Amino acid sequence: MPYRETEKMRRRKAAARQRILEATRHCVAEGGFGQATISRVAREADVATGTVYRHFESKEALFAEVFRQATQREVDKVTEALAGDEPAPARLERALRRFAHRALRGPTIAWSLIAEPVDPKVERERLQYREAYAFQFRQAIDDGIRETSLPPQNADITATCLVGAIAESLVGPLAPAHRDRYTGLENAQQETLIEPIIRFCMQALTGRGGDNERT
Amino acid sequence: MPYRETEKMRRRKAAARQRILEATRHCVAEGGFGQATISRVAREADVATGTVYRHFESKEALFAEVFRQATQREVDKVTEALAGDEPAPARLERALRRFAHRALRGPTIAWSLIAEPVDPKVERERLQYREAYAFQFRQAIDDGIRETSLPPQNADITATCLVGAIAESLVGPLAPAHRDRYTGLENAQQETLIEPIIRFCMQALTGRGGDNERT
DNA sequence: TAAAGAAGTGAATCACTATTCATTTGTTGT
DNA sequence: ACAACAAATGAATAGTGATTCACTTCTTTA
Repeated sequence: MPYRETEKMRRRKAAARQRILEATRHCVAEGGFGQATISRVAREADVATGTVYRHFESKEALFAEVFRQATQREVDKVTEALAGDEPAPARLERALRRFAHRALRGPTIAWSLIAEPVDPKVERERLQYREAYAFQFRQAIDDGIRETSLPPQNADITATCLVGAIAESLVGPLAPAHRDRYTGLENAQQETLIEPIIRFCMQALTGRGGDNERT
Repeated sequence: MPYRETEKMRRRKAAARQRILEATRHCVAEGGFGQATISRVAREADVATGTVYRHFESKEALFAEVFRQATQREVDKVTEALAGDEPAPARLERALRRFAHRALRGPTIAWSLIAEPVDPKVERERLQYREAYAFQFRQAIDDGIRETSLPPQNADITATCLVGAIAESLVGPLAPAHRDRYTGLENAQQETLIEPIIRFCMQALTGRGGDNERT
């Protein structure tokens, strides 16, 4: 019985897998999925290209996993922002703001997650996660309708539209060409962008403006 | 003076170029840009692959041209729907409806124009055209603000959000996996989708529901 | 320390298409 | 009909990067 998988090996493998994921994340954060090649990832993770394939079925599978993890983190933030027992509109506004702020803080990765052209397998993840966002919003909207802090509406569609509105309004600023304009910590610059977006969303939701309602 | 380009030849070349564009359009309408290869296009246009390169710099250039033409047609429809001297909200609602209806009528091509992953050169066209839509909407919104049929707002951002909202809410239904569900001429099915989208958009714009306001 | 087997390696291979270019075919004006 | 040139052809080439696999190295147990 000369060899059997031992705890030590299991840990080592897990560590390698982790390092590969890490390296991929890093490559993507650097230059998007487009710049992340297997050989670059392998180099970064300090393993041979072949090793990557010991841990992941294919490039697409690896990328999909990274996409999934990165997006899940964002979805969690939104979920977090939606929690609480304030009225639904306040919670929704907070979530939308958080989404936008986080995107502008990490524009390269945000762009990869929201809008970068990617392989079909990864694109499928994207669609699923867009649904995940919408699902979170939908629940809050349903809450709001139930508690009458929001008017009756098709929560499903409203949620999808919210996702579209906020994503689209960030695509421009996050695009490689424009990104720098908002990347500087010029907070005021960011607010000028974010406020009207929030206003749009809140008005669509409630029929009123957001926080800073005017007349 | 044994050869000089003659009218006949000029026409013949133009015709070939046209046939190639036509064939590309057809391939794209069939299976999206992803399925459209030069050799397939050439076969369809009944020319040799090399001939394609007599008429277009590169595959991307050809695809960008096709994208441009197809999208321009859609933008024109929106422009058309936005024309007239009714109040801005009515014009905007008509334009949004037309956009959605046309997309559902030709779901494959609509999906290619709105959401299919494409080469960077083509993606650049897409961004530009999204801006073109937003620009059309923006003008109408500005009209509305001026004539007080719309409340004051950042027309630029509102327009972008509208584009995002309507695009996103169509991406799901247009995706290859779902497409068939709305493709059948089940008009009622389509309306169930479109009405809430319009409602969302109009409420964001005006603070009120659209045509079919309730209570 | 040896044998059995797993994990790691990375150069070679494969797959896929866009693109090229030597050759063929077509056109024009004398 | 011919010279001069353009256009069309499509098999061959080229570039890219994912994937494989024969081989090496490491782990485990006896």
